[in-house]
Amino acid sequence: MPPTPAKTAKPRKRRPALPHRHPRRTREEHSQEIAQDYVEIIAELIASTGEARVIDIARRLGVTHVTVARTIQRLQREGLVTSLPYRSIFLTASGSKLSEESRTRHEIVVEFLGSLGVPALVAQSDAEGIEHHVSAETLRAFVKHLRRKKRHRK
Amino acid sequence: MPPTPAKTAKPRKRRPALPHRHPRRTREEHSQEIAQDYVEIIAELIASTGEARVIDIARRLGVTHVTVARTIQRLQREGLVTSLPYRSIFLTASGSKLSEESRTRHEIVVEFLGSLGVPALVAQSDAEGIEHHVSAETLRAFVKHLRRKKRHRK
DNA sequence: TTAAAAATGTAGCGCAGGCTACAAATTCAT
DNA sequence: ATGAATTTGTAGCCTGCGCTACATTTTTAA
Repeated sequence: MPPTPAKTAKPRKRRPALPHRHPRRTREEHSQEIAQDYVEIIAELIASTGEARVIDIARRLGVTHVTVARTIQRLQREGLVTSLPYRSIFLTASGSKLSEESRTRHEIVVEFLGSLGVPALVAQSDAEGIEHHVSAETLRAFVKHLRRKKRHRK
Repeated sequence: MPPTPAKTAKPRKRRPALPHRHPRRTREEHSQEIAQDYVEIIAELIASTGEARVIDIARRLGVTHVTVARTIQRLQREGLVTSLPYRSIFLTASGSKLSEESRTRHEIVVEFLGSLGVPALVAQSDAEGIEHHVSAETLRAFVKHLRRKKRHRK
């Protein structure tokens, strides 16, 4: 016999749906976060070592070079980077733009957390996750808070 | 002939690896975030309507019931919820615990953003993303900031 | 110059989270 | 009580991000 359901939950009674409280981040948003991480790292690598190699990105992210290679292919599809076989990776104009925006946001978040007394290492680490979820409004609020702080300190 | 690589990037010169700056959140962390969202929503639904149905969760998240059903299966595997065919969903002890922790963290983040002057709706929405990336340290800093604010207001 | 080492590429697998389409069960209203 | 509406389940597809294993290319060092 098919497993008799009941036994635990009472039969249902429909209730009116509640309003959406979660305008959930979609799968695309998630890959967008990853894209931002990549272009940020690529920009950093170019600035600090002169070039962005797959292996270096992989080491930064703690993933294998295979994962990086495939993601780079995607970013190339999306017009954020260019790459040629066995050569280093470059940012396109839009990739560069994105990397700068991300970097700025990242720095603001780090500085903001620091201003709250969060230890530098923690601030750095938390910012990695938080920066992708800070709206323009909230970012403005962070900046305002930082300015307030600085004014007081003078 | 195979596409001649060069032409853009100069041949490489190895550089010493930089320190990991990104202790990247892994795939597991991502599904953990989703798990938290689910148990939070399930707790809310039970509290407000008396039961948590797949369809209601789906509406909240803006995904199809199929996605929810499959995720519920995973959460069941992980011991966070129980469910029987065609019945509503329940939290296990550990699911309940997780939901309360998430709820608390969520509320702190919302209140904190509010205290910075972020409009309620934006605070609510940003908190959804941010809450999963706030370490215990940073959360404490938020609480401290809130207490400071409240003291001043008196 | 040539062999070893390092980096990159490619094939192929697993899992999670999306989906549509369709079947089955449950609830609701007549 | 029975038929329609709603909800749930299942099959099967896609994509993204992990991985290992192995082939190829490039760099480095003897």
